[in-house]
Amino acid sequence: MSEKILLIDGHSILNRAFYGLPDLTNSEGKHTGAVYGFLNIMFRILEEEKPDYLTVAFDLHEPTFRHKLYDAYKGTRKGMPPELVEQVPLMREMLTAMGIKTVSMPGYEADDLLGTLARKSEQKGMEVTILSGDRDLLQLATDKVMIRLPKTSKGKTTIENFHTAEVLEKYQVTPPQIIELKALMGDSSDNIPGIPGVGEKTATKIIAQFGSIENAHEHLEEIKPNKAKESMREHYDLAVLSKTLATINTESPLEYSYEEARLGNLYTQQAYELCRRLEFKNLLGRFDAEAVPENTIEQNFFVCSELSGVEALFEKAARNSMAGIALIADKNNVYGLGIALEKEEVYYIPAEGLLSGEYLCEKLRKLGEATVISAMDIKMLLKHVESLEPERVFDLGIGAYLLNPLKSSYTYEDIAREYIGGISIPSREELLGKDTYEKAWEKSSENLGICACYQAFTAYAAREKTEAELKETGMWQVYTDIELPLVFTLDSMEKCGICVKGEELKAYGERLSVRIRELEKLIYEKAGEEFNINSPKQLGVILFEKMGISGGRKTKTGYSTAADILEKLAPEQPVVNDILEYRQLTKLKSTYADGLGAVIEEDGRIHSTFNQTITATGRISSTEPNLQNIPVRMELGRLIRKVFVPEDGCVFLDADYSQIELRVLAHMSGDEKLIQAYREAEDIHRLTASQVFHVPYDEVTDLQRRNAKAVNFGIVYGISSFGLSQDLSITRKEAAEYIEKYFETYPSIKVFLDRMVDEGKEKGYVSTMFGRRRPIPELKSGNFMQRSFGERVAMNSPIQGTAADIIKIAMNRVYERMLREGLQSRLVLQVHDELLIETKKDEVEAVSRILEEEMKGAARLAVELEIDMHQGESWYEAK
DNA sequence: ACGTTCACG
DNA sequence: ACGTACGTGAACGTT
Repeated sequence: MSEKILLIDGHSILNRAFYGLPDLTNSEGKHTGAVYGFLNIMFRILEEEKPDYLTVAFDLHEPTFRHKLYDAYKGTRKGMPPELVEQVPLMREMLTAMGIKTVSMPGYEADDLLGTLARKSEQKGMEVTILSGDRDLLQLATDKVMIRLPKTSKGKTTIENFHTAEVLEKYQVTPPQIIELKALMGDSSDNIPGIPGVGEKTATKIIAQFGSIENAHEHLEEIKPNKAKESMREHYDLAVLSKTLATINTESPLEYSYEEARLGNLYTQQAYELCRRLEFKNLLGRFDAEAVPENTIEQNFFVCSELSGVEALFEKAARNSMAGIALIADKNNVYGLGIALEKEEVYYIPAEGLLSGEYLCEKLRKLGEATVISAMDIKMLLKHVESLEPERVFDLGIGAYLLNPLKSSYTYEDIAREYIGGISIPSREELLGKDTYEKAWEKSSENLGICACYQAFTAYAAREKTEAELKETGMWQVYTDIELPLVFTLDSMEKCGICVKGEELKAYGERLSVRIRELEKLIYEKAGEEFNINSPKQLGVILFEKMGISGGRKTKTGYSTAADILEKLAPEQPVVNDILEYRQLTKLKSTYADGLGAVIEEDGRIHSTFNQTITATGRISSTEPNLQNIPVRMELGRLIRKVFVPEDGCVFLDADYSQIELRVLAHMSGDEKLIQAYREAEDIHRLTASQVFHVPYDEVTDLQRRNAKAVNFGIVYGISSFGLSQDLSITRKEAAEYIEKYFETYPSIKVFLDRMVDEGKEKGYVSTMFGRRRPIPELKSGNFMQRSFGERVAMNSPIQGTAADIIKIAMNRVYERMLREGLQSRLVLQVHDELLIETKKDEVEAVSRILEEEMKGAARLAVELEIDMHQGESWYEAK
């Protein structure tokens, strides 16, 4: 069996990965997507081919001979975007760390080196594989040299393979004749001009007939299409030049040692470190345990499992000014406790025997009275430990979130790396795999204790820098005055939950089922067959192919069947209306009727989780279930709110801010006209319409008001004429005119939005009134789409974020004041601009006053904050 | 695991 | 020429 060598066209694959993948960055903002993509495809090929040798070839940056030739002829090469340029050294560093041979040479392109190595290896009797994104390399294919070209179609990467036979089949010419083809048809991606007027078809015909451009030129008169003949006559020099450009030099004087290229262990310590630094988390799993470096912190973890020792430990902890705490627990059970008293003094106490979970939590409660408890997630701690105080806790998760709200999760190992001088420690996933704490506990995994210790260590050691950075960035106030108190407010809401009438929910679901079955029958009849209506793929085929509705593709995977598309395409098709109704009802059934029913707990209530570290703008999110997207716009869906009821002796009080975002905009922009508008008018959209369209307030038509309202929304979202045109079903030109008129009416708003974008570009982030930041790396992107997105985000985030800050402040004040006044009413829900309070009947007046005062008084703006408040026997009634 | 759709602000 | 409104989460089908 002959040996195998894999040759990779470095820049070409990196380039492909860069454009094929979204612009990944690690938490420091370093661009890493191309490197990641490169590694993925490389690993895939390595697993398939299992070569003995591996080499990656790179171009050097100086112009090569072949390009000089062309540059002299015309123009220059296209530059790479800086996001890609900065990844080239990173890529080489990674390959070096993996012990992979890389080659490059002044005056030669990667192509030339690949060609040279391919020929040389073939002569040695090896099987050669070249991985590249460049079809130019097909000229190198033989029976022993396979060219592999990755292709992305429909979001999936497939690889096309070419030996001589496949080249012949696909291009009707031999691999060396690929050069001749290119000489005629050119290649814009390689800056090969070719000759004008000759494309793929003609070029193939000519080369198939004559074999080479020289021969074709000799038989000029025989060239078939007249156009090609004349072009050849006139531009033969271009063809010759193109041929030179397209020819890969297979005899470059490259010094090369096969031994250096022999494939060894890629999973080295250095590679591990680098993957960690770049945050290629799912590559880390590939590394063997030996490659995982020794821990860079001094290991001093102690297991403490005797009562006397634990008592002593807590006494010692109480004398400390701070303790790092990792309570290993889920919602219901406590499995153990990690405590860090010093960086080098970390303990683990498994919860068993006398040292029960309850015992440990009681100890923690006491400790919390004496010292500051620093932990990754204080709200989780509050589920098990009563009566901690904001003054004596530090929430690292929230600190890390404020410092960078863009991350999808806040794990202790990331926080350790960022806020404890770049150290790397094993993650929970590395220690426990995908096991939950409960599973690891059952397995009596020793790693559970280690995990607890690392987490406690992090909670202890990362506090200082996290706190310092919050202060440096001006976010300390946001942390102490808004987020930290909110932990307690949300904890109370979660514990309280909201009462849901399970029986009625079930009955509602059954009513839906009846109609759903009717609709199914109707749809199958009209379609002439049974199929899965919930499958966009099958539905697309039925509608657009079988029923012949015209309209185009939209998505990568097929036809779009989204409601707005269907409505536009075939409003008169009765089946379309059935499908839309079917969709609506199945959504209500599965997500709400069934979904909510499944999460009602024994107390008859739903205890959603309110997450404080998810959104980029500072809003809260709600999960398991999401209570922030319960239907309201359509009556049928809105009925679900009837099953959300107050407990006996209570009513619901619901208060929502009136257009808080627009009011925030009025304040932040200082636009006098908008501020004035709010001072005089009941109906801001009507007044906007009157000012924008220059008609008296009382003569504004419904259409004008609707348009003005859409523009008001659009402004808040970071307006674009396209978005507005979609929303209003008008042309972009009309939309642009509306926007222009709007900005003429409220000039300071335009100034403000422009300022946000400029500020975002200059600083890399934008801020709310209270100092909360949102980084916007997209603003620096070379990609128009991404950059435009960044611009809209820069306009929207300060507004949405400030509104989020305000309602958080209001929530805290409402919560604290109800406690302080000894009321028994409870805050149960927040839906971005709305608070729902389960109010004791004799406290209605007091709570109304509190809501009114605290919500309106949460911030002093240039316009009043107004609220709408209602009372009811269900959420439906109270809204 | 990912994309599509759709519910909310 | 590109192909978008901002921010979420859940269910489902497809890979």
